[in-house]
Amino acid sequence: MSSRAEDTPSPRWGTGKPTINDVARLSGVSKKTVSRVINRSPLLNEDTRKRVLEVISELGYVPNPQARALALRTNFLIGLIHDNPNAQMVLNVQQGILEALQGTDFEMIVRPVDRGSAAMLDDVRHFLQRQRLYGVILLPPISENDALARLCDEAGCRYVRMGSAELDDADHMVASNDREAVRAATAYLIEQGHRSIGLIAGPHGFRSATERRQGFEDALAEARIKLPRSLIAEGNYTFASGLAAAEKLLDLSPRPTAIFASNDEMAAAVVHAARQRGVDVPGQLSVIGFDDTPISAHIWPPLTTVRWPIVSMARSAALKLLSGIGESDSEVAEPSMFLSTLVRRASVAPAPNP
Amino acid sequence: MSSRAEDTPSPRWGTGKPTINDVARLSGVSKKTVSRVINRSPLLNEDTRKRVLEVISELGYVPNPQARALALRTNFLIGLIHDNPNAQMVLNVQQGILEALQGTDFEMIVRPVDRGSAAMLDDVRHFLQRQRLYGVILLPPISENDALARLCDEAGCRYVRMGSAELDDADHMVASNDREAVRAATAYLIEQGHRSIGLIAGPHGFRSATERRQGFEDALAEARIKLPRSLIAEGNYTFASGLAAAEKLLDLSPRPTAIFASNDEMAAAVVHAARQRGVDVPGQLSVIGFDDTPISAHIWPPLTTVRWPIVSMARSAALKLLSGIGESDSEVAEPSMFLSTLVRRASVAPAPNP
DNA sequence: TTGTATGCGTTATCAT
DNA sequence: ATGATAACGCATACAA
Repeated sequence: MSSRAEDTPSPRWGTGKPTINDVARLSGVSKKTVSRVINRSPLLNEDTRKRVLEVISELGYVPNPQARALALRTNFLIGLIHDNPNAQMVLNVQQGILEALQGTDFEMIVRPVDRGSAAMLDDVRHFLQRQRLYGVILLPPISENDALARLCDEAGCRYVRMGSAELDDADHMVASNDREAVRAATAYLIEQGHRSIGLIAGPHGFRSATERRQGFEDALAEARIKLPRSLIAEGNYTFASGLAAAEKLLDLSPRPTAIFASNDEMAAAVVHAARQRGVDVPGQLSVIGFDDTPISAHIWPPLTTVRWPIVSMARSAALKLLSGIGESDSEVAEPSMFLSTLVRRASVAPAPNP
Repeated sequence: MSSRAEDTPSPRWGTGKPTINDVARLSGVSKKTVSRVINRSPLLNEDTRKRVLEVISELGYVPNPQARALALRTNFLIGLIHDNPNAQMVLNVQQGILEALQGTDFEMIVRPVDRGSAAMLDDVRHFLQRQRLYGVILLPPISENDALARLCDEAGCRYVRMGSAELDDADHMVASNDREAVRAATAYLIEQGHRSIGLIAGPHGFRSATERRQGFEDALAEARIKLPRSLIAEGNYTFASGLAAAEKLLDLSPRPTAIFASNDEMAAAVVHAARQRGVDVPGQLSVIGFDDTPISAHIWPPLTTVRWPIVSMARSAALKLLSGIGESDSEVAEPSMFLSTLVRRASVAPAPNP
């Protein structure tokens, strides 16, 4: 069937799109001048620029990204490197990045990695060196890996890390202040009269987990409430682990009257476990989560939770990467810190009278 | 600070990675021969091939994708084009695609589009023409747009459409048989003694919606059960729309004893609405959803639902795109149809005695 | 089976 | 302010 020459796949695109040569010829200037127009060179005669621009739009010319990438030794791609946090978060981040890339020549390329794999760093190194990405955005928890950030730098690749606390200098970081947000959430429980409050912490080694835990402890310390170790259970941000942790806490006697779970999925598990054993939420147990993922509003009762502005953070991260590209006016520095807020729904009630 | 020349951004990658020239020189052959080795040309002396391969691994040489893209007029990128279905689904698809791309030179590039936007087709056309993608995978519901598929073809871009029914010929499609799966799910409700079963249909114009509705009707017809129009409500696959539809059905008198919702999110809304008005699930109301998203297992009661093998489908779609690339042995045609299965959990019980 | 010369579309150098 | 010419790294036609 196939009559392909020798050994290579047949190209499927050959058909003529106008190139920079066509533009140059038709506008009577050199390629380089056209190139200057494209790249917004400041040293250009206004007349020539206008003339070239006219020809460009007339021809519908668009510069070829492949050729640019070859010549510039940099692709017009922004990479998203992440290791499997929850789906909603990854998608929100993608949305934010794409909002920032809207209208630019950049595209987004997604790269999941396997934290834990020994080859992870090498994989990423090769990925960066081969694809010549313009820059990458690192999602938590992998963004907390300092070796990875160093690697990006060494590979000559810009990077911005997203996280739950200041992980890097302002140019390389976008963060939410989880600690303060959780402190406020816990203070809200205390306001409602709760004194025995359980914590489902995130997995060991996660910055977000320690930040949220510290915020929790801050609030209790402020109110001079003792925190016995038994009121702390650890999960790994999954529903299943939340279920196990919740059961441990609900088995306590006296039972805590409130539980803060370090993310929504584990908070949903708390509600699930409570219902299974007939403990009314929020009548007998108040619950607060973290993330404000859709699930939090969809379960019963709707979950009080901490909303962090993940889409804005991602957009800002991408803009940080691109800063220095566009029109150099309107270059306002992108913010690095984002505040999370408490979303009050139905899963919290005043503490029951003993 | 910066001493950049004239008008262009400074390249950040310049540092010497070995090129095909280095390999050629060191192994004493021509560039073309090295190229042949890279592209697995069949007509090659085994000795030369081995020698070249040695030099390649010695140098750690990796071909530059940008240069290849320019020469071949095709990028080594697989695009994922989608318009905002639910997060879990998009992420599952990404996972499947990436599994297929594992170990190849291909990367995945994600492109959300705005169905409904008048400029959508033009946007995609420009995207394809500029990026010179090797191929794209179209996600439902945008995959149902025939004009889009035609456009891909015209742009010279391979494509595979994912969907709920046969949308295209086998080379360009990967589908699940939603109709049969829903028929079976509904039959299960009928087996449990239910005779008054409500349907929350998907949005008008979605192939998945009509397929699922037809499956529902098939089962009722088989059992010779009449389906009054009042037992059909329409949603748009969102929780909110499911809530509205559920309220309409639960207001009916007599109330249906079971509801099939065309996706999990709407099914979760049914459970939510039922709880709000004190209707016990599954005691007084059985519920079945579709998708087997995580939410279905996490709410209370855990949802009986239809699981479709979305990850496998996406993997298969990507492999279809790549077929003809790798070692030409082991070229088994990728399947085009995937069967969905019923996952029985706690949201279904025998119909209550009237 | 292998090599030579040339093209892919853009940017960089160094002139003028 | 602009242009001629050489990269960029690989693939292809054609020759040997």
